[in-house]
Amino acid sequence: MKRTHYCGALRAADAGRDATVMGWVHRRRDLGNLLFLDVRDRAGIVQVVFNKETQPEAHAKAEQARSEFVVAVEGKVTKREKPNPEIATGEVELVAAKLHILNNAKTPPFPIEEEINAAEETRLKFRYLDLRRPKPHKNLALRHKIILEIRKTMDEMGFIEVETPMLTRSTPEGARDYLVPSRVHHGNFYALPQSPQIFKQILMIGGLDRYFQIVKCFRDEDLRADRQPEFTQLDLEMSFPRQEDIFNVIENVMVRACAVAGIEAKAPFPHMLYKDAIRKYGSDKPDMRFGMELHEVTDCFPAEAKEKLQIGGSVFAFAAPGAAAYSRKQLDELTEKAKGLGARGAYFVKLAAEGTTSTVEKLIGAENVKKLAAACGAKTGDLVMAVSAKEEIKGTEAAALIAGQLRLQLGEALGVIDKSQWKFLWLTGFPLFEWSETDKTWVSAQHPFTGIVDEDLEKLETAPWEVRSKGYDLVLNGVELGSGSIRIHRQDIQERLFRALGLSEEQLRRRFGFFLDALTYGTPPHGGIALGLDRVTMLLAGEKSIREVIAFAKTTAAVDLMAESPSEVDAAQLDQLGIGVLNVKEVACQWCGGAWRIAFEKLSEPGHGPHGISCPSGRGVEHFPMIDTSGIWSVKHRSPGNSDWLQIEPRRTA
RNA sequence: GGGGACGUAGUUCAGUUGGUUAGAACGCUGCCCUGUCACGGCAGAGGCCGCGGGUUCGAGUCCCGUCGUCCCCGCCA
Repeated sequence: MKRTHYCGALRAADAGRDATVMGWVHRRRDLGNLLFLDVRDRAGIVQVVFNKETQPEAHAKAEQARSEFVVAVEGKVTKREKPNPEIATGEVELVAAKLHILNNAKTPPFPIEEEINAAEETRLKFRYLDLRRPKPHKNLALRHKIILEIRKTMDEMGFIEVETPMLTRSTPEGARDYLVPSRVHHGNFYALPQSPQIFKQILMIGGLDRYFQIVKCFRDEDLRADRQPEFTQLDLEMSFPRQEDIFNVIENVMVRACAVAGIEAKAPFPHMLYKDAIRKYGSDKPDMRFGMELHEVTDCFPAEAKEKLQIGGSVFAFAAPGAAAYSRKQLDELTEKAKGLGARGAYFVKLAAEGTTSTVEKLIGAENVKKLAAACGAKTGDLVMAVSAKEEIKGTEAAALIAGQLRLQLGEALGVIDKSQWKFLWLTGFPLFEWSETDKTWVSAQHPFTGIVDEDLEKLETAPWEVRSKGYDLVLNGVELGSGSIRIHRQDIQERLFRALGLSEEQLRRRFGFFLDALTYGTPPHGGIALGLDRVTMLLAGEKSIREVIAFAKTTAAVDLMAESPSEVDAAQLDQLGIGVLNVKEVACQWCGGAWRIAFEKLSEPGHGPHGISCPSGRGVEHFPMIDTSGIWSVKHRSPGNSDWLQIEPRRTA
């Protein structure tokens, strides 16, 4: 039996032909002696009619068919007397001669329909059923077309796709690595690549001149709607480039990728300096589809007002068009939101038709209220929202960043974002370093191979915060699509940078020795960029989450609900790798409140644990981590003169 | 790690100030039906109210904890 047509492909022109279609039973309408099956495949749905009088055998089988049964139908394509304009095959139907039930199916947990409102949890668990819907098909097909077009475009521009290792070495900076234990070298680990960064630079040293790769990258960080632990990049690198050469390549790629999705994008894309993006939009990925630009209004707040309001840094404001009618409750919600984002406070000016009012008029005076509104270009009917920061953190515009998030939220709520726009933007002029509060040191703002603006080189050791990088980001509609840079190609400068980052000679040799060596053998100037293709596809598909354009996505807890990964593995597998799993538990002491992080090798060994630790409360008690037969964790105490064990309930600690 | 929302039938949801036997729609099962196309009609099955404690004479409802999903902050060179 050979399939002759896709269900969804039958048209009036096929009328009179014999056809064999194969697919899933989408719906059954049983009228007694007349029975209809809608049969569905990738291409669409066709109605099949079974008549008990003319084809009793086929009809009898069709009575057995249920939703999602897999069937083959042999029959004649027939023009309908009453066409159904709702479906593409509506002018015809297949008059069944024979029905083969190829497979049964359990009743699906949710209907396989165009519009679904099943919980995402259920959809992910039964992804194979979710994938039968037209929308996921469409998204995956679009993804395929985009990637195909990108490969074509890159090839036409002389780029060569080269594969780089998935089992590579851990690089200490950046995101957490996914580690893969080595069976041959116990205690040693490969890391899955966060990006092929060093390899692609080495390909340039290898004279490849123009490299690209559509490649999976892995980062073990918390997930978001636009972040998965494994994601796909268009990674590229070129030798002897000017910045605009790389921009041209990406603009070419993006214009053609957009065209595939039926979207017209115009190159060249506009440029913006990082510091302008922060000050005007409060973001390093500004959404240019709407205005509501930020303005610094710090000088509208006199010293005494600042003191009273406990404003430690700058104040940024923007005008929300048509929001003057916002209620007290809505303003309170906005204030709470601002505080939740780390603001000291939020202040409002309402430009209502009947007059201008402000929540801070008494504190800053009518003149300053006017000045504030004017600075934002507010018109009658607008609401001006100003946000202050608690304190100014070195070199950052904390208030601007908070205002930027509120700008986005209000812009969305007020419906002023033109969703038909496709606003690409190049961001340049990034600082090379940023201050890490956690590490109390300067760290690379991008990655440590990012080129340094030539005239800033001398400040590398003296004024690192002033050094600008040769990095750039591509932003579309407020989403960061990718980032790249002209790289450092001189070994001496690369080494100076590593030192400025605080790496010792020994660390440097151990981690990057091979790369520094490679740099000494005639490295051409080179640079590149990587684009997140999941995000590109998400935007071009009009989706709000990259999970919608990834066939098998993970939840925010990095779990694959269908495959049930991650999972435990057999002890034998661990043995081969020389790995044991420690059960680590944190328990608190009721005397000192201290949190003890305790590792047991096996949960099944009651009473097994490290030796007692004396309690820092000075009460002379000792902590004994214990585990009982039912696997309950506790810390037990023994104090002098008290032979009884005191059990402490485990509790969560900060 | 922190904040927020949600968790009740296979699915999507409702469930009053805590009060008898927890409802609806769709789906599912059986029967009837020859032009339906979200077919229709009749009958029926289906519930650890996420899980564990607590308060109470009594908990889907209140409290505490926990697990899961989603969104955000941190994090993501």
